[in-house]
Amino acid sequence: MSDLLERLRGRGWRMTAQRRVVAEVLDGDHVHLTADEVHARAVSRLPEISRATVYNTLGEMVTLGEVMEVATDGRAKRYDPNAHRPHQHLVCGRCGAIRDVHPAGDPMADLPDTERFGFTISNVEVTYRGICPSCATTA
Amino acid sequence: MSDLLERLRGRGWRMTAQRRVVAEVLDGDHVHLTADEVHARAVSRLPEISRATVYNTLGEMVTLGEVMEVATDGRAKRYDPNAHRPHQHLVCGRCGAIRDVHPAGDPMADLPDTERFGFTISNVEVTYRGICPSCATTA
DNA sequence: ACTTGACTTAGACATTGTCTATCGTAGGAT
DNA sequence: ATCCTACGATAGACAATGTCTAAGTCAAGT
Repeated sequence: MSDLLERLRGRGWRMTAQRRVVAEVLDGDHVHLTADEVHARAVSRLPEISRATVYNTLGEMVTLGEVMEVATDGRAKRYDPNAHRPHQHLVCGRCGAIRDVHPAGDPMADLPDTERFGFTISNVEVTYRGICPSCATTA
Repeated sequence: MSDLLERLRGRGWRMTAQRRVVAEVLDGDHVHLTADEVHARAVSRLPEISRATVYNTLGEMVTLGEVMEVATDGRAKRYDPNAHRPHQHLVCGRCGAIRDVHPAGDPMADLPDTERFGFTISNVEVTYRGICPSCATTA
């Protein structure tokens, strides 16, 4: 696990118990926790960690580009540690389950200049929505 | 304007002053208001309309498929009256401006079966992110 | 015009996120 | 090893967005 921690240290981050715990909780594939879920898990390892610290730490990781923010439903933002590996998301509309997926093709190329309104486009997010197998059976 | 109103009436909706005002406020292209923005504009036409009614009405329009919910930033959801005309969104990361865009190609076709994890996929949302011309000049 | 069930209202409450003032501590300096 | 100090952590107030409830109101069919 966490070369995430190594990358952060390499950028001159002061290493604290709180930051270590947040990075550890976020580790893994298909991990898309909300800030409060991260907090809950962090508390079980470091009971006195505060909500503000978790929010701050997640925000800094996002700023550094080490963690991606994912807004799949207009509710709480989710945090995805796979920022270094480009991917998109597949979301179950019933239970909210999220999987990382890797579509073929480049959606960026699909947007003609006439449809760019002079914007400088930096990235594209694709969200596939549907029903997951386990929700499909329990109609 | 609103065949939206006609469509809603055709579905057995009871027509009230509040619902009419909400539908009118939402009319137009490149309209992506938050619920509270809709409420503010509705109040100027019908001062006693309540926040709860606006939230309820928007929610019902979404359920009926007449209005699309757009979550571009993990903050307030925005409401897009162009549900009947498929399109994607282009968002300015600085000022939050949103434009409707129509990419070529079909992102649905870009997701191989092996990447679908058994999901039944019903739709795809594509969000292009960048900087709009007016934000680009005011560095 | 009446009646009724659907709609609206005000405001409490819930969830998610931000800010501030104060305290603590990581890590370099000595 | 100890000390300093700037940066990080903390509690809790506050803000923004969304949901719920109990009671009043009204659209539309009869």
